[in-house]
Amino acid sequence: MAARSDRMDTIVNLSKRRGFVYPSSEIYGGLRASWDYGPLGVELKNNIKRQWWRSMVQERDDIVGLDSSVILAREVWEASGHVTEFVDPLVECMSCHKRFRADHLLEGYEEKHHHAAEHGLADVTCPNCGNKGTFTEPRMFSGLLRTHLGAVEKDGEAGEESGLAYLRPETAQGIFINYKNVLQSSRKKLPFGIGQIGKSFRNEITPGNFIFRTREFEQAEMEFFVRPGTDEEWHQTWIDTRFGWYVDLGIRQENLRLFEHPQEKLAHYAKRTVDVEYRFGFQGSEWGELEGIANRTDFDLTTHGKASGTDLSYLDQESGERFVPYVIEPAAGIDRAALVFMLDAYTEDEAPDAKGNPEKRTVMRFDPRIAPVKVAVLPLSRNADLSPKARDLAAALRKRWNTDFDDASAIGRRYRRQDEIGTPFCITVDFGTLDDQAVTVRERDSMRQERIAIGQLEAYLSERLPGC
RNA sequence: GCGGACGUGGCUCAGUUGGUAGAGCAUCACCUUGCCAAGGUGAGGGUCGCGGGUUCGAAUCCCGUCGUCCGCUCCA
Repeated sequence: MAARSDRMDTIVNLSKRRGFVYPSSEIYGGLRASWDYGPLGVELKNNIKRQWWRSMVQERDDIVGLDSSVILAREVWEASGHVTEFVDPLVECMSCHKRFRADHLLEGYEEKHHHAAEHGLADVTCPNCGNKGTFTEPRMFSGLLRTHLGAVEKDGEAGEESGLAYLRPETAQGIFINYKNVLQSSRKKLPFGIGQIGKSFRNEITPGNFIFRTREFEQAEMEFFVRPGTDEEWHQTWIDTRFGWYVDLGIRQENLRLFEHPQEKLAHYAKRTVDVEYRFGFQGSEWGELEGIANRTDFDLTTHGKASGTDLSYLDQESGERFVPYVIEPAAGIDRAALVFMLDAYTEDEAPDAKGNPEKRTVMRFDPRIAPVKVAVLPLSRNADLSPKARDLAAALRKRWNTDFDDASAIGRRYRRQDEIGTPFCITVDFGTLDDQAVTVRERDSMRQERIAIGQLEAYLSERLPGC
């Protein structure tokens, strides 16, 4: 069996070689499941975030933005249920060394014997090796990353945890606790939403699969507040909207699907959750989650209302009704999106060269809005004063688009370099340019070439780079 | 965290029974009037993941550790 899919390997490789994503802390031997975005990666990621913000916040009258703290009051996580629900009791079979969740084992016993295990885990046989009662004591494994605030760190001493703080495991809570602030200052009426992009942290037991699951990751979340009773309809609307967003940005529809979470596996806050999944091609499970769209009901506002003593209900002026809004949450993983855009953009062309020999080229067919570099300016030769002219042109284009300049080695190779990072347009400054003030524009996908006057260039590109 | 496989220049790898490193590609410079990569000449670049041990001597043997990949968990 192939370890990782070829496509994934190629992307990991390309990522490092061309500067999309590097293993983090590499000179110190690396840090597990940590990755750093390089010069092209940060452009890619910023483009994804910009597109998300545009469609989810900027272009909508009913959604506003927010940027809340990573570290919030500890009570937030106690109220949200993360301190208690984000914890798994793990045990290990001392005989075969397999690890299990203690609560799953006990549930399994109860299901089988129709009564609870009298002596707890001592009654349970190992699902793997069949030995009975060979489990270690359960160890609580919290998914929350902890840190300490203040000058003195006194962890471990009884009762001394005043400085204990958690890094947020989701950005959503920052929205809920600001719900009232935003409602008052923005003068929005239901239904309306609050969007936010930012880092979250989870102490995953098993991170991996490149940037698919990491302990530090970036989320783009939007909490959409609606009147109870309209929540199911809005939920469906957002499922369709979010699915369409990926398709619009060029992700092939056959690589996307929706996945309905089974009722019994829903998160502690959700009434219904539907995932947008992508065909990552992981071993074991071909499809993986890209974005989750959850109906969180009034769970969060209700619990925060109770715990904080602040009334988070909403007064509908027209009907005079007061109620706690329901929340629909599309929560996207930006790093996963970056991976998806790279995987889906990857293509190989095999075209015959001038002599009829087949030759391969790697082309990242990014949507221009996603492509890290929009334009590359390539003087045909370093001699004959083409480079200064080309440099000037690149400098002018840079004011509007991320623009590369490259005058090293053969022109064909430079086209390939740009294809490999998905640059939509290459502009060649040639000998004729000095006389006719025109350049050759070559389009990535069609490889079609057009002669364009420099004066017309910006208009020409604007038309072909919409939304960039 | 546990079990299995692995860890040599930026990338892909070679390195024979332990004698202190090599290739291709990539990179850089110069040459090439050149439009779809891999012409010419030259150059730079390796703590052989890290630490310890055995040995006169280790990339090569032993231990530990870190990291990667595959399985068990999780869900953006």
